[in-house]
Amino acid sequence: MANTFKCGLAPERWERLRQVLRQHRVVRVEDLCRELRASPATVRRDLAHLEKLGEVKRVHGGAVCIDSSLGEPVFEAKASISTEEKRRIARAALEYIEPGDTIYLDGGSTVLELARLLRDRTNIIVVTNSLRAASELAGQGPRLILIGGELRRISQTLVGPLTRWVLQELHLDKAFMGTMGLSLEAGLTTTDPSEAFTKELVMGQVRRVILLADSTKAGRVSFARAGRLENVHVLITDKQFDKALARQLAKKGIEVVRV
Amino acid sequence: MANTFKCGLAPERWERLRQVLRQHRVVRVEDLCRELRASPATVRRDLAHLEKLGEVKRVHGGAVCIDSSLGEPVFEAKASISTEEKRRIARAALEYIEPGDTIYLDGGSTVLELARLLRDRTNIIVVTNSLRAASELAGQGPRLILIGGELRRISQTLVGPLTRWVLQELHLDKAFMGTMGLSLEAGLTTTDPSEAFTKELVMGQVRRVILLADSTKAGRVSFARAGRLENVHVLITDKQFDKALARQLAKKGIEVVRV
DNA sequence: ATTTTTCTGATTGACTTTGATTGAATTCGC
DNA sequence: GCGAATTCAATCAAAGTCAATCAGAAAAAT
Repeated sequence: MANTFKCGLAPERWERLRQVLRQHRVVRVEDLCRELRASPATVRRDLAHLEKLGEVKRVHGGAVCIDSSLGEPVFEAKASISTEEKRRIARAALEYIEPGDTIYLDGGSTVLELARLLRDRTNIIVVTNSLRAASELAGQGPRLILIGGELRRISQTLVGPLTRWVLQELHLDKAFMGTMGLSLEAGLTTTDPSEAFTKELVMGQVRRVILLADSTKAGRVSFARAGRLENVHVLITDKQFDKALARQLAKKGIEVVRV
Repeated sequence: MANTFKCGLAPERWERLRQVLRQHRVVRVEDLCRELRASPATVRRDLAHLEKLGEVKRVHGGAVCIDSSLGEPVFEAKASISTEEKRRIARAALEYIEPGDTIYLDGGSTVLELARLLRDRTNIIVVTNSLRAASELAGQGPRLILIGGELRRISQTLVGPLTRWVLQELHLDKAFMGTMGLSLEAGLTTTDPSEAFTKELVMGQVRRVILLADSTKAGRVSFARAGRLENVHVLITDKQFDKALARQLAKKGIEVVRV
């Protein structure tokens, strides 16, 4: 039985079902019957269909919204596989944080790992543009400041010209930055210009830049320039990081840590 | 609408259980029965289920929270019970949003309901200081701008002097505000001064202030002044709102909508 | 217009969940 | 350590919910 949809009223009902579901998160069949003016059998069929599409999870008595299409931080956190490398890098970065520091956390999965390790550290101030990092520290943790800005959905970070205004008010001790590409010629690069704009802003404002980048970033060049190597003080990476590149970076005065 | 007090869906109950657990850290079965309106047998079954998921540790008489799975704010947002009143108020507020608007969403549960209804509205720009509202719109939705600031954990909002800098760069058409107290003498009041500071900042910056407040706020006075009644243009509330107060507010030029 | 196909809603028996009961296990007071 | 009180797990009946099937209605195709 192939999926040949004859468009009757069904798609319209699905859309309304989606709407109800988005709003309530969990719905019971009984309520949907009233809401959609359909029989329980039809509602169940619709739910079964949406479940096959991966949009809902059916449970006894109704269904719950699958947040995958919503892209909530929870889902992202689940999806982002925290590799052992990234976690090791993050743990090494912890060593650079001292009591009383005001630190900046950039977007990116490696830095996110670092954020997770900061939940007990109440003697520092964390500044970030990453909604995911903020989520990690939203329940408990150090003082947390978000710089304002427009949400870039794909990275869940706040970017753009607005970020400038809060940043200029703050004095940052250390910034833990991520990057998409790291090369001798192009320096730090990332995919999005407004993301790059904010990164450069931060790096111009902070006393010490600590770059967290796993070995896959070595030699890569992405679209937009996000900073110069001259601004980087420490690079924390893993053992697989290209050795020649590491030596040249060290020669440029960057402290390279491989864990 | 004669909402049947039938037993909720299992996942719903789990979510509330998680919430209680997060708040109290340890819970007794007896208390959960009252809180979840379920029998001891069901509560035990639920606890056994959550234990299998590794979220709680069962002990004699109840259960304790496993810390590692703690502190995800998304759960709180999800768990916040949205009463029918609040949802109705939010739905009424939708009428005030026009294509092209730049609107501000304040913190508070009623406004959060409104945020949930805005996921399809891509023809507006949403500005907010509420991390929960941002979470609702993080996956999909209109352009989203967070004003910067320091996180106030209890309300999950960004507050304080830093909020000023992004706000002054923005031109807002309508602000949907929440409040803790609303009275003729004290105007709008809230519990936290820095929260109040940000609220006043917003209300001074926006063309039209639309207050969403259920009837429990009527006549209440909280700690810090968060705005004058003169700045409020529309009040959307429920049918139970004190009638005398409503009339006096109307006399002051406020459009009072009761849904 | 008729046939074919798809969709809907009702019926039925099977399954799941819930709450009460009862005997076993655990904790607390002495 | 022993007994009383509480709490737990297992079982069962009742209620609710589900999937399968079938007949009729609506739409599409001929």
